[in-house]
Amino acid sequence: MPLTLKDIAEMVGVAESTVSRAINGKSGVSEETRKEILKIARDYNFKPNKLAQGLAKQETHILALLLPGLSEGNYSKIIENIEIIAEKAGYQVILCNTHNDLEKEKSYLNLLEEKRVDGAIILGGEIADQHIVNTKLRGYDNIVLVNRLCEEILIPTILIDSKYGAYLATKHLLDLGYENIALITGNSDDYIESEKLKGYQTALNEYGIEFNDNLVHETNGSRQAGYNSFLNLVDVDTPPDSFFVTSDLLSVGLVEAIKMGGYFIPQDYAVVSYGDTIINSIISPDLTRVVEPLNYAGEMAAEVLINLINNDKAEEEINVLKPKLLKSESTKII
Amino acid sequence: MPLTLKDIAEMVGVAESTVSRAINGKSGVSEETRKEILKIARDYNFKPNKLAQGLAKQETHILALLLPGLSEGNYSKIIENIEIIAEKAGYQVILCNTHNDLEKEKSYLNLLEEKRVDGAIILGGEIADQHIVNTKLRGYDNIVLVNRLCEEILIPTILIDSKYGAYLATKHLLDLGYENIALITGNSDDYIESEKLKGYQTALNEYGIEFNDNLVHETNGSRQAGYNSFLNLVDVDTPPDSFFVTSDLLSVGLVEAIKMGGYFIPQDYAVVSYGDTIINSIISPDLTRVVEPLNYAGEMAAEVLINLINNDKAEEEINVLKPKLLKSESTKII
DNA sequence: TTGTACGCGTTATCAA
DNA sequence: TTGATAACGCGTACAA
Repeated sequence: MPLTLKDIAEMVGVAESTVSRAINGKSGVSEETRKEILKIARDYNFKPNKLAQGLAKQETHILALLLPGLSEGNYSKIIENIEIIAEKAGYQVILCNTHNDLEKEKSYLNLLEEKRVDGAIILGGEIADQHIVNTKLRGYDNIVLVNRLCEEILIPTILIDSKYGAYLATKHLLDLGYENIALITGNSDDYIESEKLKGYQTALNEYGIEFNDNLVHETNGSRQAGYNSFLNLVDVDTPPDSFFVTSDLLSVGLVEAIKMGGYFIPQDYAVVSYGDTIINSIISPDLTRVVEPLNYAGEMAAEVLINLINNDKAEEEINVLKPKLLKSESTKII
Repeated sequence: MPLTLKDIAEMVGVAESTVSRAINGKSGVSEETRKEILKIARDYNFKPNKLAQGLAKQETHILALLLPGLSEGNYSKIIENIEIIAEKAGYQVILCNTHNDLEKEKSYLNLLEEKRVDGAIILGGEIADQHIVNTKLRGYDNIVLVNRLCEEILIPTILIDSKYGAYLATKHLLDLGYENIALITGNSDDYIESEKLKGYQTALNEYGIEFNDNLVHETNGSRQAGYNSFLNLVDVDTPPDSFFVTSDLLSVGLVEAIKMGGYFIPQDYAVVSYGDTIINSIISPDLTRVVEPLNYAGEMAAEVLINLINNDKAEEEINVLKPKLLKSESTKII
């Protein structure tokens, strides 16, 4: 139904190749015929078939974006920026929700081998990575990892240094003079969460304050867990004077519990949260928190991948991005 | 580098067409040769080139998903479910973030004409739709609209009836005996918001309660606006006894203001919110709210589109999905 | 400047 | 059951 190069060629009375050259702005066509061709192309709304183009040029200009899920994670900023950069460079992004299922991840990686996409960005997810290694070993190495580490082989990677983020948060509280800083974290099996614990410890060490296991509360990350944490933590020998909470939902619960107990933030307890989600921003008082350069991470991922595709040379670098501390009311000394 | 049908054909010593038949499980191949071919295909990890397949079969098995943005809207559930259904049916989903830019939307629709995608789902966005009409008129009619209305031409559409949702909320309050129900909405230029106002009025009408303009507060939808609304609304001649709030952020602010004033929910004021976001679920007390069938809307969109593609017949239906009322603590009579 | 001819990898038709 | 051959729509090297 739609027009093809051939159709236009017939209408103008030239060869297909001439039409192709004219439309692609390549040299070797007289201004006259070019004009004529472009006019017809425009009039009839000609659109080159990308499939055929891809087949001929051996490229699809499509990227695969593998991620464990949309709702749960706070990936929207990363995704959005990947898409922006990709679009600017003329690439489309295919959404590949793995639901944290390794088999799905494997099957999505097939998109690479089926030549359906030019490259893939893998966002988070489990650590198992044999299939990634295999894919790459078979010669499909336009792969970039974000917030995920491949241990067996060197793959361009973008990491956000959550250990450093936790360090910043803890240091901030220490600088303000707090000494009994409670840590409320999510599941310690989670790599990211365990990194945050390390950052917390590093800061304590630096200030010569002994690590107190009783001040660390590992939870399932829910709001209720945050609430309960407060009740449990204030009931120990050395009650905390401040809190570092590693996620927004936990903070909601904690703040609620503190208020419910009749205490004030930061007068009675200082609180530092983690993450730049909408949730953190609606808690009252406005929380001091660690914010991650998610936008930048997304941009970078897309740029690195597109570079990889175009230069065909693997710049096997691990890029570590640093979070920042956003100081606000919950740690302000009044 | 990767294997092609031709390669396998040479290795086995048969024609390409035979290999193709064998691999696609089509009849016309002896069990013997089929086995041989499949073995080699597996051993060498053969993956058919989807580009070539698409070119030959005139289909890409890719859908375009146009949306105004990821972070802002509450679209993740819809998106996630579109992807799930699409994947099950063997389709991939391309993410097309229009950033509410009509030009971008237009250019993304080109994906259809470039034969790069088999169909498109358009999620929300502005109402201007001339380009959609044009695209469809040119014969590319595998288009489905979600939460967006095209007035000039009939296109398969999935709508969530927010007017009905608002009606439910208001009716619930009326049933509980409240008579001075304040309405806090977002911008009335927004189609959805204006629909909610209508639903509110319909319920009042039904219960013979006169519409009082002073009880309606139009805002910019921010948390601060929700907070201010309370301060303004309690200061009128006939102060409200309850609130219907059309968005989560507004509810956060409102609830905050109510508590700050020393009042209790629902003892002093009943509150009904709108939406099933994480935000609504972390407000304390747990809010009675209108929840929309977002998951279902996503599934339906994908199903309708894939049907459209396969049957090539436009089932020109407008599907209207009804929200439900989730009753909770903020309207409980204690 | 223009046209011819072939390749990209697959599917499908028609003979053999 | 097989194989040759022509599409699918475009890019490109080479020749004219």
